[in-house]
Amino acid sequence: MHKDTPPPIHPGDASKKISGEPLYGFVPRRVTARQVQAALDGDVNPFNKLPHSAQYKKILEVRKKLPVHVQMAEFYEMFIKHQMIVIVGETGSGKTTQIPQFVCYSDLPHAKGKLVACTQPRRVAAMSVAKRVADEMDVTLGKEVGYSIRFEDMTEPGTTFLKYMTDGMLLREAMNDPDLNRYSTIILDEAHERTLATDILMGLLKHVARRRPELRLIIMSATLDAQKFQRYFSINKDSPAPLFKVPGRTHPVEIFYTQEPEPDYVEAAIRTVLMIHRAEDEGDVLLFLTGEEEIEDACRKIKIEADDLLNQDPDAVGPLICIPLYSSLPPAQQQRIFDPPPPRRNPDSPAGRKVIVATNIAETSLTIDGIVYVVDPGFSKQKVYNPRIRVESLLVSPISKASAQQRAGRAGRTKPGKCFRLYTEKDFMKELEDQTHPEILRSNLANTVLELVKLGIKDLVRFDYVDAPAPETLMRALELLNYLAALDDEGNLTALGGIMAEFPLDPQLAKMLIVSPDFKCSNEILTIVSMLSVPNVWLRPNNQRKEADQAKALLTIPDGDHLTLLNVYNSWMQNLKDPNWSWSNYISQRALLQAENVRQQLESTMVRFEVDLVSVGDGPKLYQRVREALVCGFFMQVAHKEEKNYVTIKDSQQVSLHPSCGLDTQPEWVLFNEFVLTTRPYIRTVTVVNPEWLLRDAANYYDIDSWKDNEVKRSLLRVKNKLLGRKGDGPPLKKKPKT
DNA sequence: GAGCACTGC
Repeated sequence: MHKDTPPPIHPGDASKKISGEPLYGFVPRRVTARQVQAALDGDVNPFNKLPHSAQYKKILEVRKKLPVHVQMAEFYEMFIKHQMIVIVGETGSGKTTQIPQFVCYSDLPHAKGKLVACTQPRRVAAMSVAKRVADEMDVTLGKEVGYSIRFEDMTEPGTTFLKYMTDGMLLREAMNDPDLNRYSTIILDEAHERTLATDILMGLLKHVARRRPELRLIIMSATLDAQKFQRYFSINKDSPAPLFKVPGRTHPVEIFYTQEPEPDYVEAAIRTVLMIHRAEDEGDVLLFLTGEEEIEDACRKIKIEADDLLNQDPDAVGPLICIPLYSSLPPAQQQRIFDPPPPRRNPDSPAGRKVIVATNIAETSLTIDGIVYVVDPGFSKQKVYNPRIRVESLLVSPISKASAQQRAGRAGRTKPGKCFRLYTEKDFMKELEDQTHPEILRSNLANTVLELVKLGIKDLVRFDYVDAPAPETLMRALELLNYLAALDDEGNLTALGGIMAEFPLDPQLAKMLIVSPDFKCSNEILTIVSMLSVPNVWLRPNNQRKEADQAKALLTIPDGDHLTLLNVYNSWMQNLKDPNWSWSNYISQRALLQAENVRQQLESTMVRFEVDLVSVGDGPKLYQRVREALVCGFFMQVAHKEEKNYVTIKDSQQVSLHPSCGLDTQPEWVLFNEFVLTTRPYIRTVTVVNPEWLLRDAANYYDIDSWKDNEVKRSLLRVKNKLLGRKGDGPPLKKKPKT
């Protein structure tokens, strides 16, 4: 289609606000660095024809000092010649802000109704980078430059030509436009993070690029795995995709290792922080630990020891504050990391020091300036997936070399720093993996497989993954989707599956939401699904556990935790006038507001696919229909009481009710939302179900005659026979016409 | 009788 060179831009076809066309002579994809430099230095903004502001010129001077700016000519030479490019650049190179702008000057998307997209793994990054780039380009955010993230579309169709967005958002768009025809160039940023969405997009875009020769693809990454991407995006085996390298702009960080392995990394970490405090020059400390409990504990201990030091010898050390940082902290408390260190006690005594004790959140999501010392024990909590028992769990595991490098880099943002690694150099070299395993190898892929099928991928096992997941993981996902009737026995998407994929939900939740109108309770299921999609709503402050548990008991519905969640949301809604309601009930206001947001989004998707929003009756009858609807999504997550404990059906896993469970008895059959493996295997968010519903609403799965003989099978057979007896000689179990 | 690494739709 675009075999011929498109016509250059000529004056006269644009606005008459100011005479002269800044992009005169620009030929799409033939644009040179000299032309762009001239346009940048011009007085008129080529994209909105307004005069450049004073602020623009000021920012332009700063931009020109970025490492990537010097390489503009090199970039255009490569961009003209190659369809796919890999860019590596460390922090501070300016690649995220500048490369998309370079591309715009070459693509001229505004002149042909196209867009340039740049993806980010995180929402805040998409927003803040878009804001910065809008300023740099001297345009209003949401007009020429915008962003698109869940719950917020800051773009204007027809006007926006540079769009920052989350990778998940672009993947969503691909589901309805598999060739992503709106985009002239797609830039995947932070590709080294290997999020699920980025990985799927890479596989997808590699093939879209074959179908659309005029599409340009840029993969941007931190240094370590560039070669992997170059090989993956090679045109043929012998010519890897070209590499464009941008130097970073950070300060050197000196690395120290321990001589011997540390048996207790938390203790060693605390000791190291105090050693820094006593012996090192002024500068803040960042300590990486694995989770909330560990962090709070370490903060307490560091504080006690530092106060001791100060009391013993007030002239030898300065005052110290210790600030915890993890994602479940309320935003106001997270802000404390930007507080200044405590002041000197008097002009001659040592400077104060700020110590931040953080999870991995400080490795990627949050950057803190002023850190000079990093303490890295070498561990983080990582998700692992066991396809055999279909369980995702969190395990404290050694980090990768790439992660260790990233952590060390946090010490060199404002001046030269030091990083203390609490492991030996030999262990770093020999024991640590190069890269953290990509998410696709560590996750339950039910959702991803449904997305891929919706994207038209026929053969999931042979899809061109950057790293292919274990076949068993794919099989488990296909099996689940087949039982949910999202896929037929040949693996084709069903009509139901097509709608399920449109909901930003796990397949089980999507399924039960879509069938819930049959049970006249979609309003209630919608609320429950929303509550299950947000973080835990229950607050339990350490010093008020008893009060919190009492408040929870008042909101508890004994038939099931799902009903309790429904009750919490409805009670909150009924008490909106009372601003203290959530607080006095030990409920997280933040989580409820999120649930409300999710609920609105899901409701609009329901409207789009004509899933009725109904609510009939109230009291026990309504609650029973809600529990029946739950079965339609979660019939595979059912446990049977045997002697003292529960056993999951089919997998025969021994499980216990989680202590947070609100059931007042131990019913024979329960359905659970999740299986968690902590100190013991637990099932969490649990509701009583009637075994007859299992046989009726999930007959395909409860094909019990073929099951191996055990207590679960015998119990279900008794239920089945009783049902048959009751129904006489009519058709035994009428399956509801739903799927 | 116990948690919740971190994202994203």
